[in-house]
Amino acid sequence: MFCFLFDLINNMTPTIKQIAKKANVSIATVSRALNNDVRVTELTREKVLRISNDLNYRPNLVARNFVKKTSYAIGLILPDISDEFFTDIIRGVDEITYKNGYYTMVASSHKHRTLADSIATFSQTGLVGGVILLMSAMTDNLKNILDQAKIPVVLIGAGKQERDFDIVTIDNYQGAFNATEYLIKKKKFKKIAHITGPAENYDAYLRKKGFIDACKKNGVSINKSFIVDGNFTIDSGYHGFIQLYGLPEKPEAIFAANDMMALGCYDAANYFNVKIPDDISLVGFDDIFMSKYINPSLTTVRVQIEEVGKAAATLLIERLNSSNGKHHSLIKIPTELIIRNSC
Amino acid sequence: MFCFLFDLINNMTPTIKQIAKKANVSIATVSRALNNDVRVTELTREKVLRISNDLNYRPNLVARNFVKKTSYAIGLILPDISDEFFTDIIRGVDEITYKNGYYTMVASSHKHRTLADSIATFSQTGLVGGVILLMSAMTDNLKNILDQAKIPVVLIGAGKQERDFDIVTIDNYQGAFNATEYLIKKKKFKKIAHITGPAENYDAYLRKKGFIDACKKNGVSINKSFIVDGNFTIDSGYHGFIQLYGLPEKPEAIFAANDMMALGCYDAANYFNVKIPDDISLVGFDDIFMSKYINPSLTTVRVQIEEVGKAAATLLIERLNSSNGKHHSLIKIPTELIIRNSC
DNA sequence: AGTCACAATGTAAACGTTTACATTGTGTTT
DNA sequence: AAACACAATGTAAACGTTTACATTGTGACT
Repeated sequence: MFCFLFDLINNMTPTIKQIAKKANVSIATVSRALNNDVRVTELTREKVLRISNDLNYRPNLVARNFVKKTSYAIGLILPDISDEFFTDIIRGVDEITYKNGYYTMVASSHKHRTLADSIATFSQTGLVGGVILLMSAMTDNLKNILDQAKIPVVLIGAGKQERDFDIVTIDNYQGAFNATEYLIKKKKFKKIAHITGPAENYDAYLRKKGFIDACKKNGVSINKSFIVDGNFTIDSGYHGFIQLYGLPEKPEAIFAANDMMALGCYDAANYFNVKIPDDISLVGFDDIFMSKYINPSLTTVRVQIEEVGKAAATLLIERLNSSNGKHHSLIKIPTELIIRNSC
Repeated sequence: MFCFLFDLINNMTPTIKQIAKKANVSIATVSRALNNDVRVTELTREKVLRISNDLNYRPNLVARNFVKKTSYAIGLILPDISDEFFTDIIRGVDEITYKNGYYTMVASSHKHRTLADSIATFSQTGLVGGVILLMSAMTDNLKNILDQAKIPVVLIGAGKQERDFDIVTIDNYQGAFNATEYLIKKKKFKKIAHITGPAENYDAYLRKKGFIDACKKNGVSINKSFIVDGNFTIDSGYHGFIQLYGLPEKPEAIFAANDMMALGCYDAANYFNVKIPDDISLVGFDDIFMSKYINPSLTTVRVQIEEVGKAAATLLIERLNSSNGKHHSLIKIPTELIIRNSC
């Protein structure tokens, strides 16, 4: 009779116990009804569902996780650098986790928290069931840390692509290969230069390899002086351009290992009054935000970075759902050549 | 005697119960020792700590949250657009939450998850104690949703700055005011134009207001035709520039309400062979990544966007720790004029 | 010596859910 | 009609921690 009054007074969030009382069944039945257990008649299920709806019931996930000993959350560890693409990765990860009823917990590494820290807490507190780690480089130290993790880990990034881990990466090799073939086959260039990324960077290594292989395959000889070292910064692109354009035999096109260095090339070209694409063509890699807007807009290799996040999350959740030790995966997300006006 | 054997066999993560057994004390004492409760002698505390260290014990946070009924996590809800600054906000939030022993859970809004959805789950499942919401605009709908939230919410973004919510925002007004005064006082310009943001955008409104007030205060008359409407896109900056430069009396300087529109101005200036800063000066707002690299580099208003995240997290955690209903805060993060070469 | 105050520790309940096991009831098989 | 199978539901334990309350022990005061 005075139930409604009780409801008004007691505004605490409803539990299955309350539902059970209202429905005149045990909490076990309520739990089963809510979890679509077959061992409950359609009649009681309906009753329970109706009441739980009326009460606007939501299961206490903390309690559920506690008893089930699996937290329906995954950890996403970001490195301590900033990057335009992180948001997209987060978005991709979150979309998949959400679809699967999981939650995403982020942890940035920063001056107060080391990577080891993040992994350790995530791995042992029960807060998350698995971890996605955006890594800048695979070091021995990192390897040690990962070996001690008690929960599945999926890595995003190149690293040396060892078979000991689940890794999702962009297809650096194919992207570079395609871009180079585009310059050779579509644009008929024979003299193509490459500004590389940092020597120790595996993304950079693969892009260089893709470039070289595409040249070889298509019978384009690679002038040694046409490969100059960069380090992914605007500045190194600037100087790379100058170095290349100062050669007695100038290249017809430059493939920069990333867009930032391509932007550096724009600056240098501008400074020396070299016209892009009339005097020299330019291709980048990454399709950063600016590439579309710079003048002339930059032909580059786009990475569907959100897909990287999605793939990593999908892989991790697979691991969590079937804890069998299937050998590790290496997923390469395909790239796409975005043709604009710099060639 | 054979403890070590037992340890080897039983590799499950240690609990206080195991520590208690080893230390020959009750679990209550262990709990107290670990939580720095004064009611435990230094001797036992040391013993417990040593053992828990030996066992590499980490408290099961799910269990702790469960019993304490406060999840030491906060939710961070991102809108469905992408933005260069999100990563910094996440980083700022995470740094503060980490320092305070909290965790950060992200949820992007996207096609599968509405904002209402995110708030509802976060607010009722016990997963998080509070929410930080990055909002693009304050709508009636949003207001309704927020009213129903049962946990503290801190908003990031301008919106109309109503007193019903805790809001952290950048100081649009002061930033625009300072930039304009810089043009007037330091650069001695008398003819200054402004390209505005979208009419319905409150950030844009405040920037315009700051511009106008700075002009008024310093006796600079505002030619009506010097204020042209933009919408924060490169394109609208491009056209804004053309419109302004087509005037019989050209402005000496343009204050664009954001950097993207300033970039549009660069393009237009380039196209019409107008030299920046010789022929016309330019100031932007935001200090996006590119502004430093464009040529000439752009003088602009920098927002310490990480501070926004930090302030929001700090405010939220304050709310969580002292649940008194102190009236709401409006925190404005100061901006900084970055003087480069476009003036 | 008896009482008291208080410090250190122990006991056990509580949190909300899931789930193994127990119980009841119903219809079917012999 | 007795035995059985099985479906529906109930009972209670379990998860790991915190914490109110109970107990014990110790030294200081009367």
